[in-house]
Amino acid sequence: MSSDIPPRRPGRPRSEQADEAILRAARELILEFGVQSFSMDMLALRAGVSKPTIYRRWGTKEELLTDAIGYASEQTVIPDTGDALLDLRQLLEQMLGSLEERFGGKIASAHKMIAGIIDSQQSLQQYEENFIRPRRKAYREIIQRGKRSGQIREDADEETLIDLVSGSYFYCLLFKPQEMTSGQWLQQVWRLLEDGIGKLRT
Amino acid sequence: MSSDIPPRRPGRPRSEQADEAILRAARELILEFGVQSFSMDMLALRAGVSKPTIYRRWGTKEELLTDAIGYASEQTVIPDTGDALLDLRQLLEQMLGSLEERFGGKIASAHKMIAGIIDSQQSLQQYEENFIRPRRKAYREIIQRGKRSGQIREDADEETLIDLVSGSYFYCLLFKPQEMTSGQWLQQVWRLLEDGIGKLRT
Amino acid sequence: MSSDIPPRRPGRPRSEQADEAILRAARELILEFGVQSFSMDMLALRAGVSKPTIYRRWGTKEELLTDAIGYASEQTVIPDTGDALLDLRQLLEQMLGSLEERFGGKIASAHKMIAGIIDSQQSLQQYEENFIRPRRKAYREIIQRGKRSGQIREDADEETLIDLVSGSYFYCLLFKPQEMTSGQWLQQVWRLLEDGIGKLRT
Amino acid sequence: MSSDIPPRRPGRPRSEQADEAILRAARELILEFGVQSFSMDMLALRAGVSKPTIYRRWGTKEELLTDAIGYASEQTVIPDTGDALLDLRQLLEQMLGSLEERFGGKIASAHKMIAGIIDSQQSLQQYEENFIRPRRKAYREIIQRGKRSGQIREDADEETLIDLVSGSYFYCLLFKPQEMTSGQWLQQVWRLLEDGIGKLRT
DNA sequence: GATTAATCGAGACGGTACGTCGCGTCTTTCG
DNA sequence: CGAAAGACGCGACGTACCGTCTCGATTAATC
Repeated sequence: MSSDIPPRRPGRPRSEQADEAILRAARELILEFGVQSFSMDMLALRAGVSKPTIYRRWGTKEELLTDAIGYASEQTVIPDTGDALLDLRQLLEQMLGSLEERFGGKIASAHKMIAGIIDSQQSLQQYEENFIRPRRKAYREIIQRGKRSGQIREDADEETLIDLVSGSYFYCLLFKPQEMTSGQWLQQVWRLLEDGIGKLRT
Repeated sequence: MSSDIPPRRPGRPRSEQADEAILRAARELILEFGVQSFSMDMLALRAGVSKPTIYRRWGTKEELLTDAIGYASEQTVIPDTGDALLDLRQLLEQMLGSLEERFGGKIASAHKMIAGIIDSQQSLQQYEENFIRPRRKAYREIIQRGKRSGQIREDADEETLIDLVSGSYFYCLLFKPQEMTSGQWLQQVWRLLEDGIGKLRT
Repeated sequence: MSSDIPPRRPGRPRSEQADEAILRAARELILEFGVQSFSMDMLALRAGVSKPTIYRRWGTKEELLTDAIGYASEQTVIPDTGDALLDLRQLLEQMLGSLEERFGGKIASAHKMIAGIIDSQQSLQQYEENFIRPRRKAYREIIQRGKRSGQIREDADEETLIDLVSGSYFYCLLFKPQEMTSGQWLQQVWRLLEDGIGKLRT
Repeated sequence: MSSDIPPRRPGRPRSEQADEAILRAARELILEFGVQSFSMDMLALRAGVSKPTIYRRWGTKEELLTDAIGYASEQTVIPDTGDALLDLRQLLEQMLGSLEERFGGKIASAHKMIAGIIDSQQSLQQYEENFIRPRRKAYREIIQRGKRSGQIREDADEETLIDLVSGSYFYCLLFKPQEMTSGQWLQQVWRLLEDGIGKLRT
């Protein structure tokens, strides 16, 4: 019931059609020509929009790309099947699927984007807020459910666990992308994490 | 008498000072401004060298960056203290040290380096061959010793374990660099990996 | 009861404050930045008025400039001291004074004004009608009085004489403004004109 | 024999073809579309030259226009017929002819250019140096010859005389361009100047 | 010792993209 | 209806970068 969302600035409101047209065109161009060949002039042409209209919304090509490829408006659906492992798998598949959808199946070319994001402290921070943080929140919830259901030890450190899973996710995305899609990756990671590496285990 | 010395082309030989000056300047610029803002004109200026002199040596900005960042000549020393955890820690410290040495001690700007590596497919591949692969070999050896000494379960999958450790290493380097130096990070990762997350454990 | 008041269109009447604010701001901006750098956006900002409010009154930047610079309401007082030279001097001082009054006393920036006038064909024409023409009429009267009083030869061509005086007036205003204020300028012009340049004269 | 002209800066020298192509294209475009519609992009296209190549030579559209229309490289040929009046006429015809040639006969559109020049103090100064000053030098020489030949009084002030002629030249160019071409203008100016306006003359 | 061939610095060049500004119009909401 | 606010299409501006090129000046190895 808290309706403090629409302060309604004076003046002509920004066209939502423009927003959509720009983002749609941006994604098309990225898929067609790649991130490196992506140009704002071409984008304006394709979106049927003037350059100032783009720059009113995004201050920089970089910011636009981050939004277009990313992850900003991506709504995270936290799966809840009752099985923590299954939930985790579905969450990761969601992320992979999103990547594939955006990049037209060529996950291998994701690294260009990632590099662009990492390079600027600002982009990195924005990425952290818009993508990383909600994912970690989702992870955390799944882990907590896993603890309650007994699949995960009560005293396992959640943050460290998330670091391990997310980290290896990105790492494998970069260095062995072809193994990511098969689903084997998560299987093995989970098994190792579940059992632990300690000898006493058996 | 097969002389390894190249056929010695006629004409003025290339200045070796130029090579060094270019690479040094390139590394400085990457650290100062990031890969995305890196420009060949600025490089020429900083290195006190003309652009053709650069392009005579590297055909492309990308090739140059690959070499400048490149870990081609990096040698890996595999620690052997008898304690797998300690070995692992030392190996990771070696990696951090290499970063620091190469780029002047500021781990906080590690993301610029990583971005530089990721940015070019070529660079990424070379990095994989010259840096990642030997490190993984070192990891593998440490893990195997750990298995023999009883610190690590025999049936823990080595590659997956390496993925987890290396992955979270880079991940944390990017998103929580301040926690990396303290050493806490490895401690917690190790503990979680050792115990596993499975409930049955206790 | 035929009321001269206009039909009183329905709706909110136009703000007269706006008219004044716009014209005043326009003159300020012309003096500060020159005609070429004059922009409608800056004008709206400076006048505290929205752009449509300006365009409701003037259809075009050019029309507005014409009005802002415009000497529409200028009234000419023809001096009559009995001495044609003195009259002429007073008329010229009147013109200088008008410039000063309208644009804040800085004759040095007269060239900005003149540029403004010349810039638009429309403005130039209006200036010609409202300012130049009455001044020429005044000149003509003074000259004719000069002829009657014997200061000026009967057969000197009036229009050519006016061209010479007015022309060099503007010319010197542009290229040697500092000599204008001293009064020397008119003195020398008059002397030369009086004596003529022909050798036979002496 | 003083050959201190060619300091020969290092680096690739600027292409003289480019200089010519740019100026030629600029004049074409001005004649075809007018000064207002003149654009640097179109110029680059027409001249077969890149924009930076233009901006290396002229810092601003304004400067380029000043050079293209003007007057910079205009070599002043000082006529010498033995008759000062004739010389003067020829000099002025030279100036008018140059205008006509550059503007394709439409002298009336010269005022746009002049306004542009006048507006910026810098342009005005450049114009003064490159166009005004050499013309005044030419005037001065003609006047001095006229004095020697007896056509002009010895004690007539040269600068004032030049002010009068040049001033009325520009004035008539602006306010009665159609009367300029006929040649009547100079005739009348000269007669008035020769005889003077003083009554004692007869 | 002269010639030759590759190098060097400096910097101009074509092409292409960037991000900004200006004009005149359009679209809101508030008086 | 007018006004303030501001977004919009169009198009130009001046700058940065890349990789190539053209100069004159070095600098060895070869003749």
